[in-house]
Amino acid sequence: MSGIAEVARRAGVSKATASRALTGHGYVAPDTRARVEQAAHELGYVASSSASSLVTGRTHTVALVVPRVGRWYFGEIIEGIERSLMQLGYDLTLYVAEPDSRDRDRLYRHFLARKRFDGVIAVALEPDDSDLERLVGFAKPTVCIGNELPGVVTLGIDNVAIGRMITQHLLALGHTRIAFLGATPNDDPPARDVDDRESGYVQAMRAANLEPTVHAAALTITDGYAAATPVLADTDSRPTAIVGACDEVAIGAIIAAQRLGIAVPSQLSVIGVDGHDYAEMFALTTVEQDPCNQGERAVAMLMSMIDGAPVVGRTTAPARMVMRASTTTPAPTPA
Amino acid sequence: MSGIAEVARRAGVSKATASRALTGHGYVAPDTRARVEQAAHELGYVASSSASSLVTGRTHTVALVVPRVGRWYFGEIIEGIERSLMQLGYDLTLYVAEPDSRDRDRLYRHFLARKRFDGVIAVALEPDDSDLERLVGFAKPTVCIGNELPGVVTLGIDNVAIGRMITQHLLALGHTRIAFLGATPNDDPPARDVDDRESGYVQAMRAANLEPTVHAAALTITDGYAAATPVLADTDSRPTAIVGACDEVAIGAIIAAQRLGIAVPSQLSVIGVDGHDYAEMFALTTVEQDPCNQGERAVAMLMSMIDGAPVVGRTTAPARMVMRASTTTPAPTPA
DNA sequence: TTGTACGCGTTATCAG
DNA sequence: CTGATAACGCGTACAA
Repeated sequence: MSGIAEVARRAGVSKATASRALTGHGYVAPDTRARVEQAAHELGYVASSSASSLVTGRTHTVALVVPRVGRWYFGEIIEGIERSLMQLGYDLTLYVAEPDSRDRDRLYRHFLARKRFDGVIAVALEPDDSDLERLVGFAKPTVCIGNELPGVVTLGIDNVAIGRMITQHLLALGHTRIAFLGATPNDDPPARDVDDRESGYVQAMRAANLEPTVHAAALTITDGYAAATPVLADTDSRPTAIVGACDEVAIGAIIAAQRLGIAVPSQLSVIGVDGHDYAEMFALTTVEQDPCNQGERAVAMLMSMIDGAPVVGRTTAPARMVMRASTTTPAPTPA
Repeated sequence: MSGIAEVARRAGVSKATASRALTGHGYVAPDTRARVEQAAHELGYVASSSASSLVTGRTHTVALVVPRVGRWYFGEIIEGIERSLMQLGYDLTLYVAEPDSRDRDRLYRHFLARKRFDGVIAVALEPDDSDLERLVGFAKPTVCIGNELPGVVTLGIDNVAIGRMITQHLLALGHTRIAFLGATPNDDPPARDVDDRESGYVQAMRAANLEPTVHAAALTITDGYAAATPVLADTDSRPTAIVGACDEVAIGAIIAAQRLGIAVPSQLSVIGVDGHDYAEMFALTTVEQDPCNQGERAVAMLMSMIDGAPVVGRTTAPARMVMRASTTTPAPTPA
């Protein structure tokens, strides 16, 4: 049951040698090592990580902080991170807490303060969170995925540029009545990435001398649907194109249009952001990112930092526009 | 920086007293305790969990094994579990691995073998997995969510009964050409819960002297859509009703029907299982379960077990049918 | 009610 | 290349 001592005895060596043989640190004669490994195997020996952590200070664990797990984007990130960590022999401890929530406070004060990890990956952390100071206060390697943060290693797409790009795409097609769907509702937690996309949209509209129109919606298909319905039902002022804050919202808008008998794209163009699993099924033109890969890269960066390499600044993750059938030129206005 | 020793010194007591004061174990004079807590607070002291785990044998961590995180069902379970654990001060370490995958083997051999947890919750574990023996071999409290497993505490809905129930609902409406959509594809990992629903469907069909018709599909909207399309496109043998293995598949079928110009429910009834977030939007008749709550209950059960209470057998989680507009009587057959 | 002293299982140091 | 031995930081009998 217990211990490296038994392994050592069985292999006829000291604990020290057994430890070296099993961890790979320090010189051990090849056949000694074989004997130790054999003994360990026979006994089904597994090192106590509490004990080894106590002395090495390493936990072989990465903490991941996400606001939610249900959304496609977060799910992909989690899977990417977990896959990479598993390969490296690291554990993943998952913390789910919305920004500004009561859980969030407890998370920092209690859970993260225990420092049961060698590094942290935080997704969609909000910059105005006082959390940020606390996070750096832990003095542990940290990587953020999502929005840019001052003084923290960050990885994510350029949301402002993308918001601008997709709006310009619609403008280039000839649309002038373009609405943005999916601004953060007042009582929802802040979401910087979406705000940035909205900024890009506003910039592009202003640059074209058009008035931006923004509608709030939480980032789900159902909320996109619910928010789009009244907007599209108003026959007089109905937009000819919709910029979705993300694919879920855009898909919600497409479904709403279908229900209202509005043809997509002939009567309504819709564009999204993300590259959601469902985008192709709805023929949604979108800007694809690869959150799963971002998770993997975040792990790689974090590992470098854990190994002492200096990693700084922001890395912009790739994103590319994928044209599908949900966007086209606006229908000619009846005179 | 380091240690309870410093706290003790600052409070003018011994390490032992400081420990007792902070953990709450053993007698400590009220004002002594206050002094210690004050000192700990001033120093920002947080106990090293490696050290305390080493001596107590408790990690205050629960391991969670899921096949995937992307599906609604798993996401809800994860959130429910995490919420409960957070309240209890427990960490959640997440392992994502499909049954029968290479990761799965590594998971058991390496990760779970380290026993860095006080208990395990496994979701949709497959009974034929040799994993099962290994799991019980760890001799740690274990709770499974999903399908029943011999000798393991399990929590989940009665999938066979539900499969039967929803099929009977369609039969009672007068349908005779009822297809099951969402059987596990050959090259997919096994999924007992879905197989059980299929069994219930088959039982109900046989009992009504009807021939069951089963189509494979992975449990996503897109796959449900892809699998439903050819089935519905075949005008001659098209079913009048579809039993979805889960709501995602059912919704995929509804979307496929829309695309093909088949009206739901007048020309096609569709029923699902789960109570997915999107069910209401698609007016889907379904049997709701509450995986989030199951996660919470699983944690409660696990905590009892960790505290030494004997918990055994299977608990059937509640599920109830919700009638919506996707099911109705079949259209009269043209003569 | 408090303090002393030991042990948890490893790894790291330092002789040999 | 190997073996003794000292930490690592904490909890807890046991004695006071």
